[in-house]
Amino acid sequence: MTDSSNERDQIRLAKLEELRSLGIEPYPARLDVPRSHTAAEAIAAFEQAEAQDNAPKLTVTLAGRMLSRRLMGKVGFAHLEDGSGRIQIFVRKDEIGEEVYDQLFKRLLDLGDFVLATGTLVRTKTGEISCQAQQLQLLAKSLEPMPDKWHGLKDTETRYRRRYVDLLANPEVREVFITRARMMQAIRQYLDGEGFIEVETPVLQPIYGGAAARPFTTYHNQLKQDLYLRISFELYLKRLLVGGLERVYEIGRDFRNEGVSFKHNPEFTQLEWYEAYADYNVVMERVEAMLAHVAQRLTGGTTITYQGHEINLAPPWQRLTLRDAILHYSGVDYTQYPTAAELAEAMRLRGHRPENTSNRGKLIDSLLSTYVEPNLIQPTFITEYPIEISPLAKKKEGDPTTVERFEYFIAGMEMGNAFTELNDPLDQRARMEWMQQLYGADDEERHPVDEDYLLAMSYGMPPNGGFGTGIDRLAMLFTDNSSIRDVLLFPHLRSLERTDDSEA
RNA sequence: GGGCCGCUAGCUCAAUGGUAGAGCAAGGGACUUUUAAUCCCUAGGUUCAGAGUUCGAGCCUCUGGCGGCUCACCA
Repeated sequence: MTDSSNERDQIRLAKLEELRSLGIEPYPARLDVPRSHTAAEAIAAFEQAEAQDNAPKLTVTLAGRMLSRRLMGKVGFAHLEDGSGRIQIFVRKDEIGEEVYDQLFKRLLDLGDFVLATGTLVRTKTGEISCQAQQLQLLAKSLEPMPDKWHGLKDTETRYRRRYVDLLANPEVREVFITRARMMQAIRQYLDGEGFIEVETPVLQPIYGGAAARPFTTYHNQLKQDLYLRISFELYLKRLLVGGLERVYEIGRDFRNEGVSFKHNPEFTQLEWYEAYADYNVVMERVEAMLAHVAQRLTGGTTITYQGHEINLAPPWQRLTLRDAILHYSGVDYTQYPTAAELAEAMRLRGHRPENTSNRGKLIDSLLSTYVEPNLIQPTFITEYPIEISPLAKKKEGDPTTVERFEYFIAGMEMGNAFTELNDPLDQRARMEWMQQLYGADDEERHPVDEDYLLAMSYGMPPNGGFGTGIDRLAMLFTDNSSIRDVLLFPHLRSLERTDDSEA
């Protein structure tokens, strides 16, 4: 293995030396001739000219990575790939010169090299629009072999660890990330158009909050201060409503020190927005409108296909209360069981095996994810959540056990979460303190009380509706990928390097 | 963290417990319109690592590594 790779390396390094001895710089700083067209532009220009003239003369300069080469004696073909696509170049020894043909094109260029080609656009015998090269320049030498030109790169581990190779070898992977970028554009376009402003709040936080998760911790040396990587932006964004910013959103990275799976990466991208003078009903309408807008921008319609399911994002979506949904799919009416013990017993009777330590809210949540969630293929809002698992949401009028909250589900996945935000500082303090009791002192999900957040709320926070959604899961949805790793450019993998003492 | 599966040439994949192979890529040669070019020749391997069983291990067993799926966890 090392022998063969050494041998290959030797050959490529020898080529580098030979190029230099011929006066050819393998990594030139600039192009001999500026690039005039991308591959797609050149093909379009030729087709247009051809429509007016049988034998148009168009000279172009193209740049790209050489991904294939077919040598046929005194003539040869190669495909260059750039950001727009591929185009064939056609090289004739009698045209480009014996030296360039025999030394550079035929021998010293390798698949994977970046090349500049200047020439005339022609149609070959088989009809392919090609650049008949008069001039070639090596732009950057590749020292590694390209993956299989037909099968691409399949090994998942290599694809994730060396995403650059995955991207260069598998065009459909590039497409995924282009679609993701367009999705982000469409989301911002919708929110900006509705008068939201995009803000940035601290990633390093002295107190974490806004979600239930274990944080990553770090330390500021000079300040001698413990800091946490944020698990949510919620508490900071809502402070901005106090300050008079009425519609704010943030798109950024959250960090959660928890399990890694096809749905979870330690760092992931979140969208949150908060809107003054809105309640969760307004938020539901916005979510519908935003995702319909995104689908429209990406596909031209509101129907998408995900893992074989046709999913219609056109508003209005189905709305179900949590109680009705759980009753419908599991047969349990949790409102009949006011304590955790009673509810757990009812669940056991139906073959569920709830954890003894769970509080009632967690039991209900478990019913939701086990019985309801997998069935929610079409977009669905589940509304009216128990107060125990919603410390930041406002109580429903006339029902102290329930809050104005919804989660929305698509394709059997929980996609996001929203409430009419709690803005009563006294109620908020009581709820946070209650959470402290509900989660034992040793529960890692237990949160410290954020006094500054309570202070902010005491200054007066307008009534408002807030929303958070996982951007990566939306990207999975819109690119039809079943694993979060396929929509993250560099998903987290265990490090390959091992220190000696880690073996002990 | 548990269970199941995988790891063989640069890539994609073969190989009843009995001499590790193919295609592409690479190196040499032929070829002036190919496109997964074709044809001839050549080289390329600590089969993830280590231990064990066996006359003999890519294959069986154990331990470990990495990955995938899944379960658990994941207001």
